[in-house]
Amino acid sequence: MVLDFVFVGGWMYKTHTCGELNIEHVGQEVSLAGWVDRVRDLGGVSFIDLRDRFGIVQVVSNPETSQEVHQDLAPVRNEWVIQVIGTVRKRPEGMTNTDLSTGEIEVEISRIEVLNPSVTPPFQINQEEDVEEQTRLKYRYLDLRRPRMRNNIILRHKIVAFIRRYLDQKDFLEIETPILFKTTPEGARDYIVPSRVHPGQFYALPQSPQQLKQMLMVAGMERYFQIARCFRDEDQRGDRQPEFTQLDIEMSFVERDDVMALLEDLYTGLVAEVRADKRVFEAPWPRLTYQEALDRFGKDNPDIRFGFELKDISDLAPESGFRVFADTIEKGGLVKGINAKGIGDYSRKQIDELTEYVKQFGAGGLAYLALTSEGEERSSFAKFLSSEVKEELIKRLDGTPGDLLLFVADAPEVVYESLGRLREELRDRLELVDKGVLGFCWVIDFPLVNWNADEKRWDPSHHLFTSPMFEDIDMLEEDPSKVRGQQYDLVLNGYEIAGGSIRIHNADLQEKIFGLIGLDMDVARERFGHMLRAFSYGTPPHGGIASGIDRLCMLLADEPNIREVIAFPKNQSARDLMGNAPSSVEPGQLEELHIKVDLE
RNA sequence: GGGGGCGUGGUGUAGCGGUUAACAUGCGGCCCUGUCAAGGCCGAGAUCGCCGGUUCGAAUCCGGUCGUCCCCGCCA
Repeated sequence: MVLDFVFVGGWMYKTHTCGELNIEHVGQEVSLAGWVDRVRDLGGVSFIDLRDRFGIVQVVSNPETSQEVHQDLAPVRNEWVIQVIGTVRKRPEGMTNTDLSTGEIEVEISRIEVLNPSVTPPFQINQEEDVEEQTRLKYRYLDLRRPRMRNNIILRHKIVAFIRRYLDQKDFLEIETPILFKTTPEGARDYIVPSRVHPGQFYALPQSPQQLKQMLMVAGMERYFQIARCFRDEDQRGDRQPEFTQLDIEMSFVERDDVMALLEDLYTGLVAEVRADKRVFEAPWPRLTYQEALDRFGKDNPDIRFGFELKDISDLAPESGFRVFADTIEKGGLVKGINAKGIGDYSRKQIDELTEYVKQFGAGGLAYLALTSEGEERSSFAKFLSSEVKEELIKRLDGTPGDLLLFVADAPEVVYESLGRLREELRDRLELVDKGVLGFCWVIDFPLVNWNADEKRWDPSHHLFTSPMFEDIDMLEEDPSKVRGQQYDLVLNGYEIAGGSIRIHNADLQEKIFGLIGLDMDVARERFGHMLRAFSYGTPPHGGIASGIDRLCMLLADEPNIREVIAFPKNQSARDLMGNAPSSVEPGQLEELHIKVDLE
C-alpha cells in the first residue's frame, strides 16, 4: 500500500481532509483522520460520518469485504478520534446525499485505527440543540466542535486575517505593546498585577494601548496597527467582557477624514469578503453629528435601519393645556415623541408594558395617543389638549390611523435615553429590521468635554488626548461646553464598534486640557509626564481609531452576544467556567509578592 | 450595589398542592446489508440546585441561599 503523504507541513495521519473529497478522487486510496460524528450500524453494512474541521465524509465497512475491519469498527462511538484508510468510490445510484459536499462519494474502509476513544459527551456535538450556557462554557472544547462555534471562530479568523492583509498593503506596521504597563486612574477600573521585584508596586493591564500608540507616532512609525487585547475590570454585559480585543490604529500626518476614510474602506471590503450576502444599508456611510444623532434617535450610537425617529414638540408644550408637558418646559426640559407605526391598536396592558420599560431609564411616564385602525383615538392626555394642538401633534409625528404616538416629557438626558431605548425595544418587539442589513454610520462633532455635576468638573467625552476642533479652541476658556472634539465614532446596528480622534500633539495644548479637566499639573506630570516630555521632541500631527473586534464579529456572525465569538469567554461574573479562574494562590506566592489578603 | 428571569434523568423540555414525576434525545443490550437526524424491540438513568417554613401532604406555595442569564449603576 502506497499512500501519498508527501506535502510538506501536512499531517502524517491524513492524505486528505474530510471535506475535500469528491467525485474526482474516485479510485484513490486515502487516509483520513477525525472525529466520529455519527454511526449508522445496519447490522451488516455500517456507516460512519467522519468529521474534521473541513467537513464530513461517509466511510463504510461491509463484513463481506472484510470481517476484520467490521470487528474493529463495532465498538466505535460518537466523538472517538479515528484514522481510516480506504478507497474512495462513487456511491451507488440514488444514494447521493446532496446535503454533503462529499455526498457523491464514500470511502470504503480497509483499515481503521482508534487514535483515542471518548466517553459520552455531556451534550450532543452533532445536533444544534440549545444547551445551557453554563454547560457549554464548562465544556467549551466540546462546544467549539459544534458547527455554530466552529463557524464563528472561522469567521473571526477571516476577519482578522483580512484586516492584517489590508493594513499591510496600506503600509501599516503591526507593533506589539506591553501588557504590563501603568495604571490609568481616570478610565475604567484597572486590572493590576503585583511586582515581585518592587514590593508594593503594581503594573496595570492596558485598558487600551492609547498612550503607547501615540508614543509610536512620536517614534516616527507613522502608521501603526495592532490586534490588541484590552482589559477593563467593570461589570459584564452581553457586549462587554473583562478582556476584549480591539483593532487599534494610529496614523501620523492625517486629519479626521483620512482616518474615517481608511476604516470605511477597510470594513466595506471586509464585509464584501466575509459576508457578501449582507446588504449595507447606506453607502457611503451617513455621518451624523452628535446633536443630530441625539435629536433623531435619542442616542449617540443609533440604529439607523428603521424609522420611528424622535420628533420634538417642546414648542407646543407650554400652551398645550397639559400640565406635565408645560411644567417640563418650564423646568428646562424637553418633550419629544415617536410614532410607533402600526401598533395603534395596542391594548392598555401592552402600552403599560412600554411605560414600565421607559421608567427603567428615569422617565416619569409615557404619554400616549393611539390612533386606532377604526379611526378612533385613545389617549392618556389628549383630553387636556385643544383640538388645534392635538392636530398639530398628530401632524408633527405624521400620525395616521393605526399608529401609536408615544411621548416623554423630562430632562433632556432622560427624554433621549428613554425614547432612544424605547425605539430599539420596539424594533425588537415588532421585528422592524431585516437581519441581513448592516447599518453603518459615523457620529462626529462630539462635545470635547461634559460637565460632571457630581464632581463639579469637566470630563473628557472621549479621552484626554483628544484634540479640540481648531476653530473652537478660543472657546476653551469662556465656554468649554461649546468646544467640539475632533472625535468620531463608528456605529453598526446600534452598537458602537469604533471610536477615535485626532490627538493633541502639542505639549502646551495638552497642559491646557489637563487644566480644564481639573487635573493638577503636578499630578498630570506624574501620570503623563512621559507624554508631555515626548510631545516636546518633534511630534507629528496624528490620530487614530480603535474598533471592537468582538462586537464586529458578533454582528457579522448574527450572534446575540460577544461570548459566541470568543473561544474561551468569561461569564457574567468574570469567571472562566472551564478553568475555574480566578482562583486562590499558594501562601508562598503571596509572601513573595508582599501581599496580605484581608477577607471580611 | 440594585431590579428581573431561569434552575426537574447526561442534554432539552412538560408537570405548578395528592402523578408510579411525563416526553424527546442521548446512553446500554438485542435484531437488522444502503443508511445519512437510519429503523424496530428491550433496559438503565431524577432524593425536581441547596437550606428552612407553610400544609395531613411540596417539584409545585412562602422565605433564604447558591449558581446562571438579562437589565440599571459602572464601562476615560
